[in-house]
Amino acid sequence: MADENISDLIERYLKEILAQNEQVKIRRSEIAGLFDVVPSQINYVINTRFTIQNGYIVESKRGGGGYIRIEKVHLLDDIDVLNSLIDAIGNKLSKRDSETIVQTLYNNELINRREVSIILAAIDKDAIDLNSSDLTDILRANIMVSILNRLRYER
Amino acid sequence: MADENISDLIERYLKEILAQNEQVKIRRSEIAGLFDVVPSQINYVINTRFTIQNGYIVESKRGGGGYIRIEKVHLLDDIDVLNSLIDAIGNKLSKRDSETIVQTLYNNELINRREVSIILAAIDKDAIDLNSSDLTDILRANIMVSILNRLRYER
DNA sequence: AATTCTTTGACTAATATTGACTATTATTAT
DNA sequence: ATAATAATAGTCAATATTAGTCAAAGAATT
Repeated sequence: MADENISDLIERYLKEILAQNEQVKIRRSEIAGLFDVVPSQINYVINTRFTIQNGYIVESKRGGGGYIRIEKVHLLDDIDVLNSLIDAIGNKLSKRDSETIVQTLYNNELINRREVSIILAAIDKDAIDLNSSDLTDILRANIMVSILNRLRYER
Repeated sequence: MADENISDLIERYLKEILAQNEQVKIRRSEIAGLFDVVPSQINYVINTRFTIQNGYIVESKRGGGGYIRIEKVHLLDDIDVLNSLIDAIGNKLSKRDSETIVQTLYNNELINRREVSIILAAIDKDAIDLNSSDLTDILRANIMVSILNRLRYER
């Protein structure tokens, strides 16, 4: 949805290829030249947008004939997806990573669009951000209001 | 009406665009420059006039190519139920009351059984209980794991 | 007078871009 | 074979580019 910066354009470019093929193999400097950015920006795009949580495996090789290969992996079954996501979360989870996870759940058809937004509402920053060391009830109230607000509109 | 302060003008400007399009995507500094105000006034306008209660969803992104996107969503007719529930909650909510609310939502066919359990997972005591004044990410991780665990079984 | 709403700006946070330096692999020269 | 060199990709920190927060000052309303 957001394609105003070059990193987003590169991401989209690569994902368009991946929509056709199971994998894409690039020469880093070539893509960098194509979009007129420094080569290391390709690493930035890959590190922020083609993570394992997103369902991508990245392999590379240096030296002559070097390459970066991005492969879209097919996750085995639902339980495996959930287990690996739970493992990946640990005890901290950034907003960005949480959105990636919800996207993965949706891509694997574990949740539908409506459930996506319910979940995003539950973990919305405004819902769970608390400076004061306040009580569980306050937090739960925030989350509940957030979810109720979600239910007020369609799609 | 002696209205028409600058915030009102900005509001009107954005709503005129939204009357034509489903959403509007702006660069904060651009709009600020257009109306000759400091950028943070755009946040003020959005926070006071484009709330979810009014039927607007706002998304943004920082960094190069950053933006603010305002989307108008269609509010459901059942809003009265939701509004009164939100009013009733206030800023605290006990476990018992939260369960009553979820039950009400289900009885009014605003959510289905699956969504009931997703929501209950999101506000589960074990998920949101924290003694230490810890950070948002820890909390979000707890909520997400709780939701994921719920999705592991069917019913 | 008091209260609420608006305006402003200093400070913070998130994300993107760049480039110097490093690491690895392949190729070429000895 | 071994060493030197070339050809790649990786890392990391500095810088740039946005938007967000918050509180104080000012203006409007009650």
